[in-house]
Amino acid sequence: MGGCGRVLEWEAGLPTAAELTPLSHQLIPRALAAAFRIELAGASSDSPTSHLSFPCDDDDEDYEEEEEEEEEEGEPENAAPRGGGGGGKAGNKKARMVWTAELHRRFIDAVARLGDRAAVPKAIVQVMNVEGITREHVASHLQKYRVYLKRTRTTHGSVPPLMPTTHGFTFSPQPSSDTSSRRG
DNA sequence: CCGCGAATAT
DNA sequence: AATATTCGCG
Repeated sequence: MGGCGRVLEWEAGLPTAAELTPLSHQLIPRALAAAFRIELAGASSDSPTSHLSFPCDDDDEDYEEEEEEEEEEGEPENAAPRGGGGGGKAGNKKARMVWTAELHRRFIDAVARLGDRAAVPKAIVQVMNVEGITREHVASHLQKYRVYLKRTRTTHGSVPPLMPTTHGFTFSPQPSSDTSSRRG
């Protein structure tokens, strides 16, 4: 007990096969889910409910300078700040969203597919297909992402096109070269 | 009223 | 620094 962590971490599970057309995703670490007593959603092609409740209630919000944490990868955990669970009272704590590499990937992917033209929060949220994410979440990150792009433009002879944010994920900034694959 | 974008706050 | 929240505008 104790030391449950201070921030909720979500992860988006990639539906493999690289699906970038259908709008469906479902991936829950049943082992973890069981540990958290998560209700396994039916295997129906409906309601991708992967709500994961974290028994982590702590008011402690004193953040200290943390050393860099290693972002791992492997178990795609998807957590939704939703409560619920039978008789579960809404005792939800707003956790700060942690943009993991996986989520970043979805975000970047969504933005790239939409194009700088339609890369608006609402659309991004929709194509990301990450449960629990809200428009405001992506809007906030989108802003930072745009600022980052701006910065890469005026590179002061340093800092290559890499976003040294959270855990340095790598990708190529696409200047919106559309006219190719764009599903409608 | 809704949603985006930038500013602003924590 | 990273994310959330607020505010102005269309």
